[in-house]
Amino acid sequence: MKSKLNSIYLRLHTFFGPQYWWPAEDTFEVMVGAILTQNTSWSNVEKAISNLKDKKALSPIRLFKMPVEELARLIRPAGYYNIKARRLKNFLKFLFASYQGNIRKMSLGGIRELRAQLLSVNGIGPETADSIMLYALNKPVFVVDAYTKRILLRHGLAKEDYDYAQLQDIFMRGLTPKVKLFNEYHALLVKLGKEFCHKNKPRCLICPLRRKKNA
DNA sequence: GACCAGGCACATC
DNA sequence: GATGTGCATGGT
Repeated sequence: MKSKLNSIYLRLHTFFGPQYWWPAEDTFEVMVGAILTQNTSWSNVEKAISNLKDKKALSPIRLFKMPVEELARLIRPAGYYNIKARRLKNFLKFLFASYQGNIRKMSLGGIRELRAQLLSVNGIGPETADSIMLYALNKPVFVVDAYTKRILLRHGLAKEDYDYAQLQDIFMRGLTPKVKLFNEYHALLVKLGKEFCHKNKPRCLICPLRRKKNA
């Protein structure tokens, strides 16, 4: 398993080159983006982030103080804007309650503790929590997303019924836990998915092969 | 116009 | 505990 994971990584890295994720200017922007991108294309998230920047609102204290209705209006292009505005507010309440809004203070925490805290916030699930852990807080936690699962299935490394934790374990057990490696690996899987996945259509090179009924 | 995107919570059985 | 559903915009 280990050598297979490593060889996939090397081939992706050779083909696409380093991705240098997360696409954001600072740590807080990563956190906001992680929530906004839930089941949403990144191009839509960029518009929402851009709105927040135009309003000079992209800081913990600004978003913490902003009325939820105004926040929802600004992030509208990201879709699910009402629920995401509440989710951002939930996260900010946690950030101020536990760390006085200080992200650096937050980043001093241990992996297990931080992950549990993030998961306790309503609106932050495993992928969002792990994206924040890895890309904002620089903790060696592997991020699993829809593309990751498709690619593992296609290569026979996972089964259809595997849940998030099982998929994550494949990487956490099979790779040396380095932040830079986990960072690039997940980014490369997403890059591969974006470029070559065609949603179960016959020409798709990513989705698991489907057995033909009469073959 | 249908289908999808870097999920998650909640209702219902 | 599994399965279904709401949330919503913008691109293909």
